[in-house]
Amino acid sequence: MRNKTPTLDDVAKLAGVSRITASRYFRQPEKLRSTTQAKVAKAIADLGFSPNLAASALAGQPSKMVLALVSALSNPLFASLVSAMQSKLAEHGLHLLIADTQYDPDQEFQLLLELLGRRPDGILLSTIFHSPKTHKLLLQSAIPVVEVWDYPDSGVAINSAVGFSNHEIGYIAAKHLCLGPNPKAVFCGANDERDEWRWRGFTQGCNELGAPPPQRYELPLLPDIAQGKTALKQLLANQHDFNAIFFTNDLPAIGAVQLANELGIQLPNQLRICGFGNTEFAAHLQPSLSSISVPIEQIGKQAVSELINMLNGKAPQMHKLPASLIQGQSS
Amino acid sequence: MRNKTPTLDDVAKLAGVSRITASRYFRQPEKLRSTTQAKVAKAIADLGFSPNLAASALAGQPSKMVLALVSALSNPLFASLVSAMQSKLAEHGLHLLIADTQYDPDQEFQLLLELLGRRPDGILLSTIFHSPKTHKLLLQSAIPVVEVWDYPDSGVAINSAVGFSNHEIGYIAAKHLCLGPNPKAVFCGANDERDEWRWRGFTQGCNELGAPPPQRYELPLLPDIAQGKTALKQLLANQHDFNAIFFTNDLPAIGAVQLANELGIQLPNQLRICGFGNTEFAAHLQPSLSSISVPIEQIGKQAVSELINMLNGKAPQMHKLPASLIQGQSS
DNA sequence: GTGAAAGCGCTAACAT
DNA sequence: ATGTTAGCGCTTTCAC
Repeated sequence: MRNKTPTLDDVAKLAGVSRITASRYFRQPEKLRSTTQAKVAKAIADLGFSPNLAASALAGQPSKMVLALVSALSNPLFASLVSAMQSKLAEHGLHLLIADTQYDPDQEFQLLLELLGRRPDGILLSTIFHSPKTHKLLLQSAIPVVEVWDYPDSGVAINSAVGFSNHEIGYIAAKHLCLGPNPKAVFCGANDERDEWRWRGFTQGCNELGAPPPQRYELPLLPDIAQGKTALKQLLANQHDFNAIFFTNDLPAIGAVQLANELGIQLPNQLRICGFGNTEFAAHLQPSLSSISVPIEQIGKQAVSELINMLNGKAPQMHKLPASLIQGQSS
Repeated sequence: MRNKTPTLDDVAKLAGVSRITASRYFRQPEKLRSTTQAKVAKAIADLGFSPNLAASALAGQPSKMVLALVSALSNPLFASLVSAMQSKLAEHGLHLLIADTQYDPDQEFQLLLELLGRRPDGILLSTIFHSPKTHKLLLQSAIPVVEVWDYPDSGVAINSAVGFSNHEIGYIAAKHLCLGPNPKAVFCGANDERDEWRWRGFTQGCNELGAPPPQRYELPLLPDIAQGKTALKQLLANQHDFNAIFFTNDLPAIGAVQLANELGIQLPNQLRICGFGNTEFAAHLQPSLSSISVPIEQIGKQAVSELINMLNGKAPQMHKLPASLIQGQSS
C-alpha cells in the first residue's frame, strides 16, 4: 500500500523541528542554523517531499503561475513565441499555464473566466484583439496583463503590450515592393483586424512612393501553401495588371513562388513576391523568398520581462519592436 | 481603491444563503431550489466571482491540471502535438501546465520536481527517454503518467504510452527505399536512443530485402535544412557508393533534395530520398519529398483519452499507432 | 533561531 | 433543500 503524499508536518516530525521551521527552510533558509538546515534537508529528501503550491498560494504566497492565451498553438510562429516565453519564465521560477483560443474571442473569454480561478500572477495574451467582455474581465481582475505579438497600432492596450506593428509591416512591404519602375502591387491578406492594419500600412507605403493604389485579394483566416497558388492563379486569370504581391504570411507566398516557377514567370523581373514570418523554409526556396521578419524570441522574452517588471510594481510600458525585411531572390 | 477578490462567503452573504449552498451551486446545482440558484447566480455575476481553484484543490478536489513536459516547444511537430492535447484536455475541463525540457534529462527531472508541487492530476511526457531519477520520482508520485510521441520499443513504460514505433519507422523506410534494383542505402540520423531504434528497424528492413547492410551517417541532435546539404555533400565527397538515403527528419531531407537539384542528380532515378515527419512543406518541394508520416493529432488526442481513462480508474494501456509512408517524387 | 496560534478559501461529512 | 463543523497544507503574525 502506498502512503499519501508527505506534508510539511511529516518533514517537521522526521526532522524533529516544528512545521514552521521546515517551512522556512524553503523561503528563508538563512534564518536556520546550518545543523537545522541539514536535518530538514535530509527529511525532505527521505520523504521525497515537494511543497504543495496550492496551499502556499492559499496562505498568501503568489501563485507563481503565469497564464498564456494563444491564438493557435499549432502555428509554428506562436510555438516559437511560447517556447521563448516559457524559457524566460522558467528562469524566474514561474510556471506556465497555457490555452489555445483558436482565434475565437468567445472562447478566449470562456477560457479566461475558468483560468482566472487559478489566480495567476500575470497574464500573457498572444493577440491584441479581444471582445469587450474580455477587456472588462481583465481590467477588473487586476492581474497584470501583457499583450504579446502584435503591437496595438490603435494605441490602446489593457496594461502593456510588446510586439511588432502591423501597420509598419505593411508599410515596409510596400516600400520594398514598390521600389522598381512602374510598380503595381497586390495585397494578399485575410479579412481580420490584424491584416486590416497591414493593409493600411501597405497603402500608405504605396502612396508615399507615388505608386497607384494597391489591389487587395482576400485569403482565408488560416494560411497554407496551396492558398498562394490559388491566389496567383486567380489574379492571373482575372487579367489584373500587377507586378508585385505581398502575402501577409509566408505559406501562401511560398505557394505563389512555386506556381510562378511552374508557369515560367521570372522572379523578380516579371513579378516580385514578399511574404511575412521569415519561416526557416523561406531562405531555402528556389528562388529564395523575401520575407518580413519579426523578432519572435525577443518579443517573447521581453514580454515576460515586462510582466515581471509589473509584478515588481513598475508601471506598465509599451514596447514596439522593429520588423525588418529579409531580402531574398523573389523580389 | 479596488476591493479584494471576492470569495464564496461574499457570494453567500450577498445571496442571503450559507457558504456551502453557494459552493453547491457549482458542483451540485440540481440540489438547489431554483429560486436559490437564481439568487446565487446573481450574486456571482454581480461580484464577478470565480472560485479559487487552489482552495478547491486543497479541500480535496482534483487539481484539474495536467502537466505536459515537452522536449522542444518550438519544434513544429511538438507544437502540433501540444495543440492537439490541449484541445482535448479543454473538452474535459482540464488545464494544461507546460514546460520545455530542451531535450535535457536533468532539466526534465528538475522541472518535474518543481511542478509536482502543483499536484497535477496527470502527466503527459513527450518523450520516452528519461533518467532513472525521473523514472523513480514519477513512480513514487503515483500520478498517472502517459508517455506520448514515441512508443517504447523496449516495451517498458512508466504507466502507459501512446505513440509510434521508432523501430517501425526505420523498417518502413528501409522497405521502401530498398525496393529498387541493387539498393545501397544510407541512414542519416542523430546519435540518440530514438534514432538508435530507427537504425535497428532500418537495418532489419534492409536485411529482409537482401540488401547490403546500410551505411550510417551522423546528424546533429537538432535538425535543420542545411545539415542535409552538408550530409549529401560529404557522402558524395567520400565516394561512398549509395543510391538511397533515409533522413530521420524532414528538414535535412529537404536540404538534400535541394542540393541534388543543384547538382543535377536525378531523383529518384540516381538517388532516392525519404524523410520523416511529413512537414507541410514536403509535399510542395520539387520534386516532392517522400516522408514517413505519423498521426500527430491522433497521438495527442489518444494520449489524453488514455490519461482520462486512468484518472477514471482504468488500468493503463499501451497504444502503438501506425506510421505510414507518404509517397513523393523523391523516391 | 525557533515555535504556537490563527487563518487563507474551499469542501466532505454530518446534521437539521 | 440548506446549514454547521472540521480540516485540507501552508504562511503569517506574534511570542519566546
